[in-house]
Amino acid sequence: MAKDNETEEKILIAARLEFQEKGLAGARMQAIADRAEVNKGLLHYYFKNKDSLFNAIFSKAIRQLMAEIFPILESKLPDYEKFQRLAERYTEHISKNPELPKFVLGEISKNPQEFFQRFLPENAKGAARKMLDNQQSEQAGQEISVVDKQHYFLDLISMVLLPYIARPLIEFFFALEGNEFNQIMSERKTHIQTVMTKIMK
Amino acid sequence: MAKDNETEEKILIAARLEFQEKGLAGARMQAIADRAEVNKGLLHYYFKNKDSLFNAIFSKAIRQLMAEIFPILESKLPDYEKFQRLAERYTEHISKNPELPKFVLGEISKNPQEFFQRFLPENAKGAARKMLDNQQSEQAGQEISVVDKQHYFLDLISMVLLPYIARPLIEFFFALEGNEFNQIMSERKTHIQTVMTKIMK
DNA sequence: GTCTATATCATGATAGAC
DNA sequence: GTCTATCATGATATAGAC
Repeated sequence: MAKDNETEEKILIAARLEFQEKGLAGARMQAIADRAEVNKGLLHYYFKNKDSLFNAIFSKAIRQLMAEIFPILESKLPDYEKFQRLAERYTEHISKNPELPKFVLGEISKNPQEFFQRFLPENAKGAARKMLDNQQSEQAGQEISVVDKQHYFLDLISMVLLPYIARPLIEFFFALEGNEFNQIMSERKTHIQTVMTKIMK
Repeated sequence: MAKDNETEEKILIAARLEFQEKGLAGARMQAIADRAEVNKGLLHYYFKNKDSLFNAIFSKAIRQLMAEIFPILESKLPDYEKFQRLAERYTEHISKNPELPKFVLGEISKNPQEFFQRFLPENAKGAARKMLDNQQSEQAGQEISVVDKQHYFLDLISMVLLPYIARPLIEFFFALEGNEFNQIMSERKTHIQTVMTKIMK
């Protein structure tokens, strides 16, 4: 029936909010039902149990978090361009999904090995290292060493992700109100690109 | 008796490990007792309940995370020196307490306002902003604007903290084994200082 | 598909013997 | 101070009426 998708969709949206806020262990099925404005029993009609509902949410989230990085890393762009593109695209992507990094990193660290084998293909292991390797040494003038590139990559994702992970604390210690946090974040795309340029000099 | 402190100490250590790994909601009193190798009933002899045990752990953690930042921000050093000092001291501090940022930030984001009023004095609000304000404009040559300083401060704590928060994911995608993560982190103090110099140019 | 009632289970907490 | 046994609660999960 028509109601099918509608109800399931409401549940998925509510579950995402609840899991993002409280984590798997802290989330309550009753709270999800309340947010979705459906009966608690319905959750079990659409999803086998809490775990499978969580999986539906989490697997999508982890894919979203990775999906923007890998195509750029895999591309044949020169290193400098890669990092500029990453800065641009990833800041945009995260600003539209600001809860993603906190959620995914928080849950992964509670049980890393389980999450890796449940949500990531075995061949994903070491993928970033391979992509940062100096495969195209025919490239122009100054090469960047692999070790340096590792650090630059860490610098980049750090500057993009951490403010969202530490958002409440930043808002508190900077006494940010209303939309101020988002304003600062909107400046960050340009800022981080500038920084990356300076760093790689 | 002599056993007092010893047992309580074992419980505190075990509780810290369990809470850091699983968070407040995910931690189990039985697991804490097992780690401490004491009977579960003893937890309630030394601490009223799970919440008060958590408070003992968390309040210390949040103080540790802040204690290194504020003395430096409050000092009368020129801006450039402040950031260099922060890079040096904070990387060292975090490398000795690598679980701290993940734990504190993770728990705070589950219920920000509650944590702030329970663990931070009201006058702490906006403290960082005040300290970054251009109070000593008598200072040498080039001033840094307050807005820029906010970004530099975010850059700095991002580069220091995020690798530890994302550690499992980084180890996975870079296929790091054994001590490799710590080796990379040991290079970071110098790296971040270099980066901050370039950025503030 | 939706709802109510209830079974089952896990876990935090307590009481009391030693 | 330490241990065992037990309780009480709250949350997930199921059965079955509508």
